[in-house]
Amino acid sequence: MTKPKQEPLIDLCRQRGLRITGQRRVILQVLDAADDHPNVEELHRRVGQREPGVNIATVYRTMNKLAELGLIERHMFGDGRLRYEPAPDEHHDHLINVETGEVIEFRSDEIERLQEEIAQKYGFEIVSHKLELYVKPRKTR
Amino acid sequence: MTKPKQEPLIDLCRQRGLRITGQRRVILQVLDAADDHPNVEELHRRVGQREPGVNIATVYRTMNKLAELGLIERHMFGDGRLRYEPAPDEHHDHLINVETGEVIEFRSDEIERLQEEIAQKYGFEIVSHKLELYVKPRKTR
DNA sequence: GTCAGTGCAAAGAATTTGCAATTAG
DNA sequence: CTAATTGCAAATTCTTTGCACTGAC
Repeated sequence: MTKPKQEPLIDLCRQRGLRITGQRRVILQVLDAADDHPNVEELHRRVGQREPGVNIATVYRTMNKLAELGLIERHMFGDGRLRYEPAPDEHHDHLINVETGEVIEFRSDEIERLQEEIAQKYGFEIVSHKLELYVKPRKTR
Repeated sequence: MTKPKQEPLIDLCRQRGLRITGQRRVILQVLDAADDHPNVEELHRRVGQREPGVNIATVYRTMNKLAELGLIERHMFGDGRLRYEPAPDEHHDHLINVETGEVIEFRSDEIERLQEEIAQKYGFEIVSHKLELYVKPRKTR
């Protein structure tokens, strides 16, 4: 959805000096191909389709490493499991359909601005933020 | 902070037909007295000060029951543990100081309105939402 | 060659659950 | 009386870790 073409993760990893192993290559491909917000179990499943035998601990470790480097973003939506998405060029927020679990990305410059204002009012600066709208389809009568 | 006097939880529980046991009474007192967002371990600690011997499983079960009934709200801030606050009369959002862990409540009608607008634009209605600003003290100068 | 990365199984951390005993209503 | 609640320990679920081995650079 909000997914402009950008440099593949594998190149970013090389730049940062990570070793490109077979397992890692597949994990990065899966991440690049994802346009949703999979959790580790789902990632592991997708990796397994391309290359069986990759241990889930490796997926966990890779995600942690990528998150440390800021190459992916971690989320915790309603279900209590970590989910990931390749770091977007521009920040966006999430709208979660509670009936289907579907996640839609959106962005509101106006809300971004108001957030800054609020933080400032309290004497802080924003490190990061998270706005999640849990929604259901509108009954159009 | 944003904590207008309201009906004690114990009365709300009676109205909903929950049995008031000794353990539950203490837990509810602790919740009523809290003006922060404690996790279960912290609640259990506070309960233990008033009445030793209450099992932490009881605290978990009670919090789940209260949340089901909408008498308290669950949050998951940065640290991956569930936290609770008595359900406020009016919705508010949170500003979390990442350096101290302190949580400040705030409300912006304008942001609320923009959220509605966005949900509507996508054809949804909001079930609930969560806005969290992770902040740090502003370096003045 | 060296050290980051991996698999595996075991450990952790947070939360839930089965069950027998207790107790509020 | 009896169905809800509790304590306790065991089970679940998700994630991390120790360690010996492998392989990228």
